[in-house]
Amino acid sequence: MNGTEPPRKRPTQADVARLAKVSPAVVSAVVNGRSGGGVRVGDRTAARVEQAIRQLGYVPNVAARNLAGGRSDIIGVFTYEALFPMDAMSFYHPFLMGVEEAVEELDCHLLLFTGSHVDGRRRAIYKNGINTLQHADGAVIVGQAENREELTALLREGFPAVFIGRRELPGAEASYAAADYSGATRGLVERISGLGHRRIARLHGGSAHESIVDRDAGFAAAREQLAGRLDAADVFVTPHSGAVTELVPRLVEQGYTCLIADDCDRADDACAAAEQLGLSVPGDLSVAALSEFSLAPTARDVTTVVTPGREMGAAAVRLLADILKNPSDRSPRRTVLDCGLHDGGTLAAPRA
Amino acid sequence: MNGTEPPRKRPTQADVARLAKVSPAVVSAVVNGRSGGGVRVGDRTAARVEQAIRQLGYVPNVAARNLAGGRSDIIGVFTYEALFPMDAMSFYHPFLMGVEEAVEELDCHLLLFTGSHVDGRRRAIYKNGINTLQHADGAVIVGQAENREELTALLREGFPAVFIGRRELPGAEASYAAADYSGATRGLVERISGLGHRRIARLHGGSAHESIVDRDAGFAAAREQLAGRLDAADVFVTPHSGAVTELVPRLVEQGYTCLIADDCDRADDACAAAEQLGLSVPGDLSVAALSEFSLAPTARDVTTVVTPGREMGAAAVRLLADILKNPSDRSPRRTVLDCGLHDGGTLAAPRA
DNA sequence: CTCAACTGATAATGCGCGTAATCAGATTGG
DNA sequence: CCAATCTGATTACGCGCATTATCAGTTGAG
Repeated sequence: MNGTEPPRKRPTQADVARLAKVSPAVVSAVVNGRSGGGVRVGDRTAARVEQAIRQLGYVPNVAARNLAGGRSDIIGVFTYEALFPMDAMSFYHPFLMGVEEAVEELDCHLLLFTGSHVDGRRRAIYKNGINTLQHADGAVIVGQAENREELTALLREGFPAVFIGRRELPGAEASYAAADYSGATRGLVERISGLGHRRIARLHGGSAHESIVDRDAGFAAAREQLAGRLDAADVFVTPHSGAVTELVPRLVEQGYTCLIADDCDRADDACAAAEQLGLSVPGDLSVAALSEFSLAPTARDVTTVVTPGREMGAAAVRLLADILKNPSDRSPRRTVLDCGLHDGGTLAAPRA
Repeated sequence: MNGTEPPRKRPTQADVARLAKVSPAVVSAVVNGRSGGGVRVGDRTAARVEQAIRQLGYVPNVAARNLAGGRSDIIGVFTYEALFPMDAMSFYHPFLMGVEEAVEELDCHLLLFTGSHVDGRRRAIYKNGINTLQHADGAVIVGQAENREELTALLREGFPAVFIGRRELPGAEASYAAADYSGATRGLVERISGLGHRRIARLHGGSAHESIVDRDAGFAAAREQLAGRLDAADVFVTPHSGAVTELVPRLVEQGYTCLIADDCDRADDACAAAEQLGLSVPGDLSVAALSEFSLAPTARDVTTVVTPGREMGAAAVRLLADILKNPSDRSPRRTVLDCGLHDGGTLAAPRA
């Protein structure tokens, strides 16, 4: 209770051993359920040791344990951006939910790599040469912005890592828990076609991220498959909100009756542009989105593909667990999950 | 690239030393900026070592480092409940934002103790005798539900911990970053009195948590201070939503013109009850809350005291950093932050 | 020419723990 | 009565690194 005691060193196994008049090995055995190693302990001595442990307030040192044993029971989550700011949160939250859930089931702790920036605000996995992810037994990696070289290096190093979302890295096979964006896109187009639309336009954000490439593939597949029942299924690149606003009138003029946007922000923009023209959504023009994400809360309840974020997070952790349990199998682990569809009010049959 | 190589052991300092034809100590020095310890390294050898490091892909082992050095640059966050589920999130999010922010500034990582449940779902700090928080250099503790005995034990052990929110633990002086609920409550009552209200009722949730006790104190202080300008300032215990609904008509009948609830949920209930009676809020009855938290999204925009969550989180981490930097000073660190006030639409002057 | 001071490196040790190898004594069976 | 077995415990060692003490060689001052 004195304000300035010497920073009291924590008691060690040896201290306990001394007090209990046994060897350190016995203490170790008692602490670890005295059954595993080659050391056996009688009930009487075990009791004495436990007494000593209580008396000294002994608590094993985790670092030492890791060093000797091998694993830390910590699973990491790495992101290149901060996790909790409001805008990022809406994106990361579903994943985190799943991750926490699965990590908890594994009885592991969850480490967020917030201390990994090199210069300025940019986060990095390798910090002056050392792999900071190592604090954990393995890591789940989420996010859009990335340093692909670093990620490749990480995989080559053999560090147990699983991505949330598909990743293709040169010269390394990544493990991941992904969403079937391709299938979802195809499904959405089929549904739109089924409603009677014959001229569909896709408003493409211009990204070449795997998640977008998958959607591209799904769109292309649908177009091919529905060739006879579609008059047009075209892709227009709209890098920013303004481009959408400009493009919509032209598309309407050209007879497109349904617009598919990459995300809800863009879809919202499209709706706004349509209403600007005096058109009603979905009466005169249908709009749908391929992803529910949006930075700003969108004004409309857009019909959109929904990413199974929670499931992806949980799946990623489970894949990681498998890697950790079976490290000799170096093959990539992959899970692909179905997307959902949120029925908003922006998609309907075209006007007769 | 073969699918089943032997789980390739990671190269160690010794491996590097061998390859570079130097002693392990030199490698250590090079890795750690070769300036600190008593070991000096020439430029030529340093280059050779770095070359070897690259060639082997050497990466220092964190556990060993911790063991030898002392700290892990990990700061923990402990909560008794899961962090990311939707309902919990609205409560924890502001704190986490602040924590992440401050931890990032310290260049530390953030560990969430998800693997700390003993039996069933309940989380615990001590897991069969061992303090799981140890993985971190210190920990920030947040949340309502708690095991006070455990927390006391933690402090007695001398583990560096800082609470978010005031805590009084028997036989131990806790460090914390708290909000000035007392002052905020007094301020709110003053304001209400200033608007002309003379009969004020407080709907008390019945909790004896420090955060509530503080509000009690503030309320009592205001009552005393405003004795001459108040006809009544009474406290009514309403443990659940139903109790509020039942109580409100009686209070109205007794001439209370302003109700202060512990949180927004209860405030919302009170508004509903008033409207049920045909009264308008705030026309006929004013309502205010002492905390912005609510489990369900509340229907009304309630005037409420706002907890400085982000600031509390950041402050807690900074206090922890101070403890870690200055471990010989065992005195508790405390910060108390001012609350804000959200001007909703439920508070106005009483009818003339 | 000698002793001090400095540079660049090595050897040795300890951090706290897990565990394999080992050992002393008690029991048992033949 | 002795070898075989089992129980309960000890010793010794290694995990990978940081650090302290130490040492050989070089330089410089007096």
